Amino acid sequence: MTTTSRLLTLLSLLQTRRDWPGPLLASRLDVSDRTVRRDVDRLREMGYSIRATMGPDGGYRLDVGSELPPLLFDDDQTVAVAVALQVAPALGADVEEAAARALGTIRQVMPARLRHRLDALEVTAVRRAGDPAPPTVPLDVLVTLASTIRDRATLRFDYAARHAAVGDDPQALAPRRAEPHHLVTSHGRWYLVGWDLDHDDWRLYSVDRLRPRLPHGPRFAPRTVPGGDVDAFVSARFKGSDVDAWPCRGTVVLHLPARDVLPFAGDGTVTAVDEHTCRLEAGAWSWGALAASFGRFDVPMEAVGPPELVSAFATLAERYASPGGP
Amino acid sequence: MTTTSRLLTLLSLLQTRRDWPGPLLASRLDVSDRTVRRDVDRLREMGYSIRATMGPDGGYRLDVGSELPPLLFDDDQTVAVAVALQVAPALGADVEEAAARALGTIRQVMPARLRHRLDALEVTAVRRAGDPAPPTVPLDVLVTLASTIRDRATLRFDYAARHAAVGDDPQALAPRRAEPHHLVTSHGRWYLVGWDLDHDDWRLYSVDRLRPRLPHGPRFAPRTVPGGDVDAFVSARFKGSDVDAWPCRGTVVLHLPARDVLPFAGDGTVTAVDEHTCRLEAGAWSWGALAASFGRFDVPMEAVGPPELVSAFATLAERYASPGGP
DNA sequence: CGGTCCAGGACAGAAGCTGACCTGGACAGG
DNA sequence: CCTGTCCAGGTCAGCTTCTGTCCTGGACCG
Repeated sequence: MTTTSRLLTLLSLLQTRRDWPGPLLASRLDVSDRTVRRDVDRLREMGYSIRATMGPDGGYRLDVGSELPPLLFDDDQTVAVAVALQVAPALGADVEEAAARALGTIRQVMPARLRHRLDALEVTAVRRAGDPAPPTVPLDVLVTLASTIRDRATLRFDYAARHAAVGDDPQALAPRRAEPHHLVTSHGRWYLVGWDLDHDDWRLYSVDRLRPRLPHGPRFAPRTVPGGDVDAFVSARFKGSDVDAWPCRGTVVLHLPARDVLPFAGDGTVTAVDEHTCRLEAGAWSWGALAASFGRFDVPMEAVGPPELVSAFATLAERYASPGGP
Repeated sequence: MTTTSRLLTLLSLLQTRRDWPGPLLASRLDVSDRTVRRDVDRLREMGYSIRATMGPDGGYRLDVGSELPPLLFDDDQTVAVAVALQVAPALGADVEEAAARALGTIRQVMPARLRHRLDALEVTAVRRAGDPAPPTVPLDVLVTLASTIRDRATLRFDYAARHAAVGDDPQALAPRRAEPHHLVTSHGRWYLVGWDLDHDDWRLYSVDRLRPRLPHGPRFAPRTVPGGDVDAFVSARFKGSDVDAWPCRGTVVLHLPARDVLPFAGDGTVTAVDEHTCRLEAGAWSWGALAASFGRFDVPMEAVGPPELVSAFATLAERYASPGGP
């Protein structure tokens, strides 16, 4: 009998009875008691929690949590697990294989009725064609960030320049220090909300551009996120100047009621001018793109500023007017 | 990693029921493919029935019905569960509460070490401000669709007109019949891939506009999705005329290399004209919006057609030229 | 026909395993 | 208090096993 199959036998023996004295296991498995002790250690290292009681009538016992009791989900929970773990790969974290395996493990300890329900729910997650794949974040980075948040440990990390990947260019990595507060995901991208110790201000870091350094720094006293609500703070930041800072921002007046513009304003800011007119401030990567983005409302409009936007309007006017130029 | 734990990992990988090519397993387990073959042999000797298929797209697969040892959650699986179930509400299905409860149930059966790991991973999912909330799909609808797919039962359902919600107007609901094949999610929206029995063609239905009727129809023999690959089929359909049909489609020539346009083309189609020029066909909700969308590339361009697009170009030219008009 | 995949033999070197022996600590009962 | 039973863990020699690197061969697909 090989070592591995002996370990499996040991596992199943431990499941059948509460207490197994070492010498008994030794004779049952036909090995020395020293080997039994080593086997138990091995199982423990693999994550099985085996408790041992000393003295007479002692022995080894498999703890709950290893011998997973049947997971008693209700129907909704089953669906949630099935859906969540099948769609997980689209979340941007590098969880595809782990999620599939977790689903298998969960499936295994389910009562038959729920298992059938689980099996029925087959879901395919697809990315729309042409949609760029969002950068995936390694699991261990997520875990590291989460634990520093929990431990309130100052985070030291290298941060890549905007629109560079972590691995791209070692030169582009800048060391930073921050007090991490929240791990946030949105649209398949991951962000860390933290207090930047070098800038003395709140920042939103892209996790895919971040590489934690060990060891962590000293403990810190948590601060209150501005507004008290992470959700609101992050939403506001997406409009703001940190992560999705647009290099070009400008304002137009649109001949359209504010309520018609609002749903399509994206991260822009809409203010009503009068009943039929509103002001929209938005951003883009170039002045031309910004000017073009206002055109999609398909109504008359005026560029307010800055001057770059006004001249971009002029350029666009010519572009739309004269084929091929300027 | 020891041999034994590698065998358990292998088991848990095989359990996910995909076909696993030997070389892939080898890299996952960080051993040579020869060792993988030996591991598979070992598992077979222990009684697991593992099928192997030769040739390209072959691989190893664990036969169902094998009695597995009590598999444990490992670290990665824990993270996957934590992340997936916390982010689940963003998936568009109505799972928020169920997912939270499922997480609690799973938490309870975890060994302490993993439970701590689970607890550390606190994730916030936020929707960007201004991002319209995707319609949520009730769980029971998902379950109904999934089970009709599994049972190969013809689906009878009411289908709401485009951009209407199910509850909006009972008059707008049209009865339909389809052979359901796949449940697909993308960007927080849910779709059903099915063969429409009234139109004798493949269709992609928005689940949020669909209301199943009971009882289901007769069984059907499954067809092969065009191309054989659901993923590719759905991606193609998103460009096509079914779900995301743009009422206005047109073509322009952009003075920009195709490779620079492709990443930003969205669901449009890019064809290279020459080294510095390409042709882009895209769609939008209005001719004005379509014309404006081409402007974001910030390069000279020409409207090719249809005539509506050409006149939209003219209108835009005037809009960008003259403040406030026309 | 070449590419991809599984199947399995041979072999040297490395790694792991086992049993024997040891000390030590926890526990229960006479 | 002392003894017997049990777990915990260190060490060490000897041996089994495992692994990677060869190799050949067959099945399958386009």
